[in-house]
Amino acid sequence: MNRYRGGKAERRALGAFVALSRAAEHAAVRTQGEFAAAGLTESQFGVLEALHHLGPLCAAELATKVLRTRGNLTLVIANLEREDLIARTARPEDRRYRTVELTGKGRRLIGGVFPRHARLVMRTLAALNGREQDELRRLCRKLGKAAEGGGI
Amino acid sequence: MNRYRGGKAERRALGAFVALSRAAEHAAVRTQGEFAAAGLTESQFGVLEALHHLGPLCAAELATKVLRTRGNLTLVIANLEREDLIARTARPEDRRYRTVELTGKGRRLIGGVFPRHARLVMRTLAALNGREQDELRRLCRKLGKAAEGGGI
DNA sequence: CATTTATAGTTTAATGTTAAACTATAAACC
DNA sequence: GGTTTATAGTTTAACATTAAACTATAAATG
Repeated sequence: MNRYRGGKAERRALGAFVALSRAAEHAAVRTQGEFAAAGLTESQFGVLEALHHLGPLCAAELATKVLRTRGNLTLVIANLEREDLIARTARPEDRRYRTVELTGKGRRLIGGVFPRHARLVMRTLAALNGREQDELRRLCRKLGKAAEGGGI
Repeated sequence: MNRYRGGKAERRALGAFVALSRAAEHAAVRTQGEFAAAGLTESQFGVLEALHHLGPLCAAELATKVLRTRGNLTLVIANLEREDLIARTARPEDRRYRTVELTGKGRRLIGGVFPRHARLVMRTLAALNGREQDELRRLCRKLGKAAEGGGI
């Protein structure tokens, strides 16, 4: 109804921003079913995937990887530990840190779920051809890097 | 560590998917500060923005617009109503519906916040030139439409 | 008209999420 | 060495989010 009319550059940027947000949301909703079938939430999958691909990490490192706060990771990690999917061990050389790593059960679970996730992502991205996928990745990386840096 | 190695198409799709997700997250985190300064959460902003641009809607329509469940909208709308930013009115012709619309206070708030949001989005997207922004929008729309449709 | 089916909205339980305040530990600095 | 500063992790309050069960109303169907 009351539509705000900025300049051309603003409308262009808003169009790209909205499309980006919605595409990411749609893709996330689509992959959520896979996690749920394995009894995992999206956050839990993110943590297990990071540990699977990068090896043991501390909570603060995990927070950076999955773009969440440390306080949030405290809860997600606790829930994963309750399910015996990860284990925490204190580092003797610096007692502030607690190393988080996959248990055997966690390794087996993520090892089974991730390939299915990868195939679903492939099917979802199949709406774009190879060149388009590469271009999407390039644009998103450029944008992500700039937004990450931050300053205005 | 244990890295799953799918085919070339899978790695390509995963690269695009991860970049897309992270770019959207980064952009969302960046715009969150604007909402917080106005005392709004991201969800609340989304609802106010939809009403601002589309006029009165019912909760189910809002749920579709912001890609959330109806149950979620019940809470977000209740919180906005408590702040006197929106009002709900029952439709006499079909008593299942409750029309949600902006109050004067809500209209003034979103009318002030949205232009600032638009400018911040423009500055964020400035990492890409105009042609790249249009291409990003095109790719995301194509992908979003396909993911929305759903099949497989 | 009675039953079935569909849709709008609410509620509940479990998990996620943040900001902010907090504890604990380590490093830097005087 | 004692103080300051920085970092890892936890806790709390408030809000978000979903799935699933639920109520209420309307439409379809026999």
